Amino acid sequence: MPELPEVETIRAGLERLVVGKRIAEVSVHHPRSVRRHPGTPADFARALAGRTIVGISRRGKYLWFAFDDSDAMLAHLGMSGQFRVDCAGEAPPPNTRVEFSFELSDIVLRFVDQRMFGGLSLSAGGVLGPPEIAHIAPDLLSQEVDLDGLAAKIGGKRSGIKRVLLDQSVVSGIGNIYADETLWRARLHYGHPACALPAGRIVELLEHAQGVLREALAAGGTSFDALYVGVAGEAGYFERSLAVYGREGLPCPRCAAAIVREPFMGRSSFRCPKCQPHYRQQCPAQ
DNA sequence: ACTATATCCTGTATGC
DNA sequence: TGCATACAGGATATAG
Repeated sequence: MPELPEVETIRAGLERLVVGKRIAEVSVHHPRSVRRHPGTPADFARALAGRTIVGISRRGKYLWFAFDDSDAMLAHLGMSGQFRVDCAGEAPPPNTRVEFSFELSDIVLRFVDQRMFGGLSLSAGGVLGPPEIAHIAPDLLSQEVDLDGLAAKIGGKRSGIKRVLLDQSVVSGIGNIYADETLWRARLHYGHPACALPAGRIVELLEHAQGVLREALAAGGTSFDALYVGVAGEAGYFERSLAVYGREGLPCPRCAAAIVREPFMGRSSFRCPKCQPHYRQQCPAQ
């Protein structure tokens, strides 16, 4: 579920609340949430106890908690994962899967995940960037992103442009919501072959993506329901700024045509049939 | 290399 | 009210 703006909102919240704390105890309430940890749930709990958190980093939709040695705890929220920072006495939210208590502190950190597609693991030697996510490309808000180089890479792909935007090994952080919003801003159909787009058009598309991600981040992300909230349980309010996502049958903010929903890649794509018509361009023959 | 599909899960909304 | 079905913001493995 959570895409870059939501994950970054959570990262900033965690940085404010848990950096400098030393983990006292870890309780794993559901083994599935630590299935990617190389060891049993009990190993995970033992390995994390006593670690001091010195920073929270993010690449795309992945987070890692940097410890004061060379290790880190890698986290992915999947479709429904949340981190909540609560007072120790507060009742845990439903679907709390893992809990952390801290030394000399009244707060607890909770990993909550209804669908359990997300998970936590200890990344040995991962403090500067876990090797487990070496295949994840830089995201569009990171310093290291190079739009021209990225556009060239995208322009070499024969897939539909939305498929490429969602490929985390090409560019990370974009999911279904922000892919649809980006394509609407760029007036592109989701199936338009990437290699049929001129380089300048791809750079424009990436700039639109940066704009959507920045605006959504400034709004604290998109909360359709209680499945995405910040670390204190607060909702983001970018939903009111969405042009197409989740707006089937409603008027396009630009031309008033009714937004359509179509199945694509086993999920839904939303587009304006007038602003984002079917493409005719084909990729050059190889 | 690209594409389509299935899979991992739970909860909610919808229609009959 | 009960039941069946569809759908949900993601990532990965596999088969073709």
